[in-house]
Amino acid sequence: MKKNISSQEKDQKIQHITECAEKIFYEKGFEDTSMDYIAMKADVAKGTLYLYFTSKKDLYYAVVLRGLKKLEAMIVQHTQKFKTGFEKTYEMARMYIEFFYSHREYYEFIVEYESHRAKDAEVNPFVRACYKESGKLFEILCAYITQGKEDKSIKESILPQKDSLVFWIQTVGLLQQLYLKEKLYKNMTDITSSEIIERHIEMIASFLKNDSTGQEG
Amino acid sequence: MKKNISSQEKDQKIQHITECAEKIFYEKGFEDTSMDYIAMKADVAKGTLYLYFTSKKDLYYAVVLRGLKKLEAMIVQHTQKFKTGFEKTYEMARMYIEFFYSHREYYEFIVEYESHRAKDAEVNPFVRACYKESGKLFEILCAYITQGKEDKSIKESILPQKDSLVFWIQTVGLLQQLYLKEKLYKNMTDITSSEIIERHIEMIASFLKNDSTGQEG
Amino acid sequence: MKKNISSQEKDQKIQHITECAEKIFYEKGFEDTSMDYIAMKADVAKGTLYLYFTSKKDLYYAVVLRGLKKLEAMIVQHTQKFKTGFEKTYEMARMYIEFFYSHREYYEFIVEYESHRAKDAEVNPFVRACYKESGKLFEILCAYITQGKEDKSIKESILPQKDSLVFWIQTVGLLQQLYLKEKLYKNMTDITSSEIIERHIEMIASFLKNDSTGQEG
Amino acid sequence: MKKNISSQEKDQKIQHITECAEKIFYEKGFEDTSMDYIAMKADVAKGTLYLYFTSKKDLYYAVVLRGLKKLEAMIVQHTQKFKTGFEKTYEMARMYIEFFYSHREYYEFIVEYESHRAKDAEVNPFVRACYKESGKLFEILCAYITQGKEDKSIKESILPQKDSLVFWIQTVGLLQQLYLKEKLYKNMTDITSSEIIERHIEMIASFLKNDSTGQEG
DNA sequence: TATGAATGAGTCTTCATTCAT
DNA sequence: AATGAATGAAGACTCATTCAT
Repeated sequence: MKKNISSQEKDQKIQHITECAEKIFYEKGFEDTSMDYIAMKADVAKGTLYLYFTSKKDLYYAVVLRGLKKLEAMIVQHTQKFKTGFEKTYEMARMYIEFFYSHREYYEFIVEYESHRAKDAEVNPFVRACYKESGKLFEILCAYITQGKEDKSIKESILPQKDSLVFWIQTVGLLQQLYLKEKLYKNMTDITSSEIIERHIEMIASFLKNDSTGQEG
Repeated sequence: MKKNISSQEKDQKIQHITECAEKIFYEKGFEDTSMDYIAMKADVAKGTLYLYFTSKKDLYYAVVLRGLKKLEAMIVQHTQKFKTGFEKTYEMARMYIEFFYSHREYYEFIVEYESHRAKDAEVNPFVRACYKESGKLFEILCAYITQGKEDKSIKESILPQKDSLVFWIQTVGLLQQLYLKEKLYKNMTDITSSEIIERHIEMIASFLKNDSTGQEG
Repeated sequence: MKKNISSQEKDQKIQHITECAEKIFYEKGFEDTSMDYIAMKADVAKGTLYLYFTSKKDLYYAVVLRGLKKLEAMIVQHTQKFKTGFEKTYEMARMYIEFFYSHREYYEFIVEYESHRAKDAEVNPFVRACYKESGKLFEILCAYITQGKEDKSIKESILPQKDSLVFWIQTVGLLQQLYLKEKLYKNMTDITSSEIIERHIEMIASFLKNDSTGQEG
Repeated sequence: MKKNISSQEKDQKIQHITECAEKIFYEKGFEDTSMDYIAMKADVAKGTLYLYFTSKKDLYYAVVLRGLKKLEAMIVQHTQKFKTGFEKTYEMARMYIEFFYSHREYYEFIVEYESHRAKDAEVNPFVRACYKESGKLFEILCAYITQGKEDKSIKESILPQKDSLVFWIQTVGLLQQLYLKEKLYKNMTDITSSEIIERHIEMIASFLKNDSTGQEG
C-alpha cells in the first residue's frame, strides 16, 4: 500500500501554488517575478515548484490557462439566460468586460502572455491549451451572431465570421488599452473607463441591432 | 572657449546612440537587450551610455519617445492635405494604421513600453515626455472631430471628446491585438489583418459620417 | 517469525538495484547519473535506494566491486586450463584484456572510480572491498610468475614481486589510456588499439619467456 | 587615449586566474570545484572570471593547456643536450617522468581532462589546442626513435611509429596508474613508485637498445 | 520495509551599474 | 568626455538526502 499522495491532495497543492503564483505574476509581471519569491510566498521549497511545473514558463502558462477557463465558465453560464442572438452577443460582451473588472489579475496574463507567443506555442502544452481556450470563446461569439441573424435580432448585413472577429479584437484591444494606459488616458480627458466601455458597447450594439424587426411582416 | 564639446556634438552622440538602441530593442525587446550589446553596436564604451542616459530604462524610453514623435510628424504632415473634419479624422486613422505597417519597430515600443508603465511614470522625464506626446496626438484627433461637426461632415450627435477617445482607444487596441496575436487570430479564422482593419475603419466612418449633409438646412 | 523478509530476498533486491545502477553509471558516468533516474529504472522508490546504500557513492562503489569480482572469476576460471607459469601469466594478461573488450562497462568504473580515490578509501567499506579485490588479482599474477620461474618457463632473472607489479601497472595503464584517449591516439597515427595491445603483450612475453629452457644446463 | 589596460596587464590577470584555478582544480577536480570558490581564491569577483573565460570548462581547459605546454618546454629543452636517438628517447622518457614528480598538479589535468573528451573536442579552442599539444609531444618521440635507428643506437627491428606509440601509451598509462592508485599499490607490496618506474624504463631501454653496435662494421 | 513528496544548499551564468584612469 | 575592467546581486534550475506515513 503505497503512500501515493492522493491525486486530490496533489491537485490541491498544484492549485495552491498556481494561486500564489497568480497573485505574484499579476503584481510584478513575468520577468520581475522570481521562482524564489513564488516559493517563499507559497510557503514551499523552490524544488517543490519544479516538482509540479517543469519551468517558470510552464507555471506561468498554467496560470494563464486558469484565467481563460474561469472566463469561459463565466461567459457560458451567464449568456444561457438569454434568448435572442443579439442578447446573447450583447451579454457576452458585457460579461467579458465584467470579467475585466472583477478579475483584473487574469486580464493581466491574457494581455501579457502574448508577448511570449510564437516560440513556445508549438512546444508547451499549457500554451497550446491557452490557444485552444481562446478559440472556444471566439467560436461562441460567432455562433451567437449567426443565431442573431437567424432570429432576426441582428441585421442581415452583418458578416458573422468577419464581424465577430472585428468586435472581438476591438473589445479585447480596448480593454487592454484601458488596462495598460489607464494613467495615460486619465491625463488626456476626464472621461472614465466605464464611460468609454459603455460607448464602445453602444457602437457595437447599434451596428448589430436589427431595428426593422417585424416591420415587413 | 576650449574643448566645450558643442551642444550640437552632444546631440549627435545622443541621436547616434538612440538610433542604435532602437534597432536592437526592436529586434530583441527590452529584457533581451543588454547594455553591452548596445554599446558594442553603437561603437562606444558602456560607460558612455551612462553618460547620456541614467539607466537602461531611460534609454529605452528615449527610444519610445522618438517613435512617438515620428508618428506625430507623419500624421500632422499628411492630414493637412485634407479639408473637412471627417476627411482629416479618417485620414488620421489611416495614417496611424499606415504607420503600424511601415514602422512596426516603433509600434513594438509603443506596445511594449506600456508594461513598464505606472512605476516609472512619475519619475522618468522621458516617460513623462512620452505621455505628453501621446496627449498631443489625441488632441489633434479631437480637434478634427470638432471641426467635422462644424463643417457638417460629421454627425451632430457625435461627442468629440468622448468619441474621439473611444475611437482612439479602439484603434490603438485593435492594432496592438493584431500585432500581438497575429498567430492566435490566424488559427481562429482565415480573415486577414487588412480585412479586419478595413472593417474597423468602415465601422468608425459609418458612425461618424454625416449623410444628411446640408439637406434639412 | 513473521514478515522477516528473508536475507535472500534482501540480497535479491540489492542485486537488482546494483544491476540497474551499473547500466546507468556506465552509460552516463557518476556525475551525470541521478538517484532519481536509478530509482526509476530499478522500479523502486528513491527512499529504497537509501535503505540499501548509504549514499550515491556507496552504490557506485558497490557496482565497481561487482565488476572486479566478475573480472577475478573470469581470470581464475580461464587460467586454470593452462600448465606452465608462463602460460598462466600470459593468459591472465590476455584475459584481462579480453575483459576490457567484452565488458567495457566494468572497465569504465574501474577507471573512473579512481578519481574519487583517497578520500573515501578509509571510510567506505565498499571501497575497501574494491582494494582488497584488486589485491587478490595481483597476488594471482604474482603467484603465476613465481611458478613460472620454478617450472623454468620464465627467466631466472625476473623478480616476481616487482616485475609482476610493473606488468600489472603497465597493462592496466595501457588499457586505461586506450579507453580514455582513443580519439586522441586516432589523431596521432593510424595504428589500431588491437595492434598496440598485441605489441605490448609481445614485449612483456619476450621479457618474461625463458628461451634457453634447460638447453645449456 | 583609451584606458585599454595594456595587453600585458590583461595577460597577467589571465595568468593569475589560471594559476589559482589550477591549484583548486588540482585539489578538488573539475566537478567539485565551483566558480565561486575560484573567484574567492583568486580574489576577484565571479563576473571577472567570465570576463576572461567564457565558461567553467573553458577555464579548465586553459589550465590543462598550460600544463601541456610546460611539459613540452621541459622536454624539448632537456633532450637537445643529447646526441644519439637512443639517448634522446631515453631522456625524453625520463623527463616526462620527472615532470610527473615535479608537477603533479598538471598531471592531474592531463589525466582527468580526458573524461570530458569527445563532446568538447570539436568546439572548444582550448581543447583543440590541448590535442595539438599532445600530438607535438608524440611526434618528437617518434622522430627521436627514427633518428636512433639511423644512428644505430636503436635496434633495426624497432618500428618507430608503432613502438613509439606503444611506449608512449605504456608510460603515460603507468604514470597515471601510479598517480591514481598510489594507495592501492602501496597496499599490495612495499615496492616504491620510483622502483616501478625505473624497472619500466629498463624494460623499454632493453627493448630499444642496439647492443650489437658497430660489431658488424 | 517501502515510499515519494519535500527540501534547500549549491550550481553556473548574466548584466546593469560603477569608478579609477 | 570617455573608457572598459570590475563588480556582485540575482536568476533559473538540479538533485542527494530526509522523513512522515
